[in-house]
Amino acid sequence: MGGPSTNRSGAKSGKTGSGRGRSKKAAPRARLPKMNPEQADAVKQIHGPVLILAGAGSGKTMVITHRIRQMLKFGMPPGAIVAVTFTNKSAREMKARLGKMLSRKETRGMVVSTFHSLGNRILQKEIECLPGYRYPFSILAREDQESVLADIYRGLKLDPADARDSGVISLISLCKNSGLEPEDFAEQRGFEAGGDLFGEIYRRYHKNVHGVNGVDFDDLILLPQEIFRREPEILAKYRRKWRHFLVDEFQDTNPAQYNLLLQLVGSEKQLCVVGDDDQSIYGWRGADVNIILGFEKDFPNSKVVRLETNYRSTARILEAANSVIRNNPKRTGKKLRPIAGPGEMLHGIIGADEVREAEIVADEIKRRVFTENQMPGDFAILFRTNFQSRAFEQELRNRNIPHHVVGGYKFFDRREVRDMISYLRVLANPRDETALMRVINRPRRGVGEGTLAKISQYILDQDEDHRPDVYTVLELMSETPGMIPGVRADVVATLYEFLELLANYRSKFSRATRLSPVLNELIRELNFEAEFRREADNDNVVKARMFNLSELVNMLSYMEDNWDESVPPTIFDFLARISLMAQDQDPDEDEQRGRVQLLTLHVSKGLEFPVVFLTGLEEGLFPSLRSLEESQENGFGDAGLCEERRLYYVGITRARRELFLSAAQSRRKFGEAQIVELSRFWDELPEGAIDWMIRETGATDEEDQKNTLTNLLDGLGSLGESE
DNA sequence: GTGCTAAGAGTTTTT
DNA sequence: CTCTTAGCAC
Repeated sequence: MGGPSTNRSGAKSGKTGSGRGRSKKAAPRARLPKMNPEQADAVKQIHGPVLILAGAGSGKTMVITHRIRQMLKFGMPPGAIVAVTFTNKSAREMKARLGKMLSRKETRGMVVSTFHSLGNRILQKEIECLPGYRYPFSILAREDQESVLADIYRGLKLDPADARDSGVISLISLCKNSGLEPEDFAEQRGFEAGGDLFGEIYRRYHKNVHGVNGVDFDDLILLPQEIFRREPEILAKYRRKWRHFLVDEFQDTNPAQYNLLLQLVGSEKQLCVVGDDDQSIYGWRGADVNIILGFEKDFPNSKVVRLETNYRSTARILEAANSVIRNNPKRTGKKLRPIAGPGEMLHGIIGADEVREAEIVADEIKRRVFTENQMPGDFAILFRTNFQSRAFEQELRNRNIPHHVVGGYKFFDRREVRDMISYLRVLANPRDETALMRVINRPRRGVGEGTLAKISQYILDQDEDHRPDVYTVLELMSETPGMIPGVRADVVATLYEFLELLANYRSKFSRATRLSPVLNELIRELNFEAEFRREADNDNVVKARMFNLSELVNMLSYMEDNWDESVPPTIFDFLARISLMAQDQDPDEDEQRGRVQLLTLHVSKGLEFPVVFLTGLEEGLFPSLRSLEESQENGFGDAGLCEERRLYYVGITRARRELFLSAAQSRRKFGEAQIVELSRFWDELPEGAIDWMIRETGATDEEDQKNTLTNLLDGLGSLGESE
């Protein structure tokens, strides 16, 4: 299956309904008997440095996997090959593709992972050479970062509540990812009075995270670099082992990741990067398009291959895509060439409000599913922001159309799941204070805020240089009653029991051959069920929560069953996997197929669907208000708008056969309807490309009134000005 | 220390 | 509109 000469047309056959086109019209995608010259050229370039500029739908994944096969054929050992992707999903997919093409033996030792997993892999082995870090370290999630920050705010006499939404965490992350010192970063960002304060917060943040033996996501990229700088022989070891690098979605690389890559690649430059500057949509996370644009400068003798033939979409869809992206300056300037015929026109929908928009979309899907026999899985509804999914979910549910929201509410954000994970974190790393604090009174054991405050105060009262960590204090307390005045004896006794429980399970976990039964036992011993009963008035809620916990056990068990390393997995391995999995767990991917997919534009990158609904094309929503403001503010021209446009381009190019574009005339914001303007992006489509399906105008009565009122006021306003 | 009610606040995108 | 939090009674 999928040999070198049987090109599978390069389109991904991933999780969506693609390839199951049981619909009446044949998909436009052409099946090539063999690779086209550009693709063949790309596959041949097994020595770096190579830059493959791969337009959307140009058979990128196929080229990558075949290139790897080619490398193996020429005797490169699999263990020397490292393929880096941006998301776990694409890492999984690449593994699956390689697995089909190659035997297990042929791929043994090959690394296919995300940047973050790669960093984690290095840290697991090497972190102890950095002072103050020990092996099972904790990977801090967003919530943990917030609580670290809240502590700092308290210390600085700022409102700890601001630690939540002040965007400081994003700033810290952006700063780390840009590879800048906080001072330089502050200067570059043009902070005025706040500059020093930010530096101070940043410094304390790093110190505190380090203090709990924790690393945040960005540290997974940064700390390996520090190790390599301090210990050149460790770097040399990795360079001997890993000699060929391949990076997918290179346009999403940020400076920190690029630097790590440069370190690892060294002077041999056995590096192949694949990407599309037009699909760079993670600038807000530090990704820098200039890295891909400047690749040829950084690697002067690099070979450049462009893949511009598109096997995915109809000519009309590609015309729209080309017409839109042409508005961006600063590109490598690719143009997608269709293989397929013109196909249908683009369909336009304008609903009176967001509910009408959703109704029209859902009706159209319903009609096609029930009368034209199309599969629900052939449809995708894309939107800019997560909250837009609600209306669509509701309308699909009303019509009994199976659907699935990709990456919406997250399993790992559930409170009970986070509680259980916190237990595991404390067991793996007793210094993990955020986890310890979270778990200390869960389920409720009568250790309240008062007690915790006293403990914190006790720690603060100790000499700065040898402050004990919370865990140590708890141990001391339970040995010496009355150590902290005001903490009742029965509370001390409870804490003692709590510590015993932890000690007990720590040894159980370290002795057990399988971890999942122990986790199950822990859940039962903690008696979460009783806790849930007490909290919830609804039996289903209790069941759902228990189900989530058992799902966690299942995940662990599944991991143990599919572990391909010589040493069995530890709790830490499980935790690391969970943290890195973050967003994209689809435990039952097969089951999701055959459902209408609802997803954000960002999540949609790399996927394709026969029929795409690109929704919410309204000014301020898409392009988003923030991006527009940013563009104006910082004098960097219209960088924000350009990124939104690339996002638009990504959305358009997801469609294989048909593309619907939609907007609402008015949209409720916090429950209040507001008239919105059509997005400027409508105007960037080719002239006459749209076949209007529905174009509702006046909306409901009350909205109509508002509308006329606004017009009236506008009129008065301009009259006044002209006077 | 826990549980209820009322008021308030907030939606970009994610490894 | 929905979710979180502050304040008060037990």
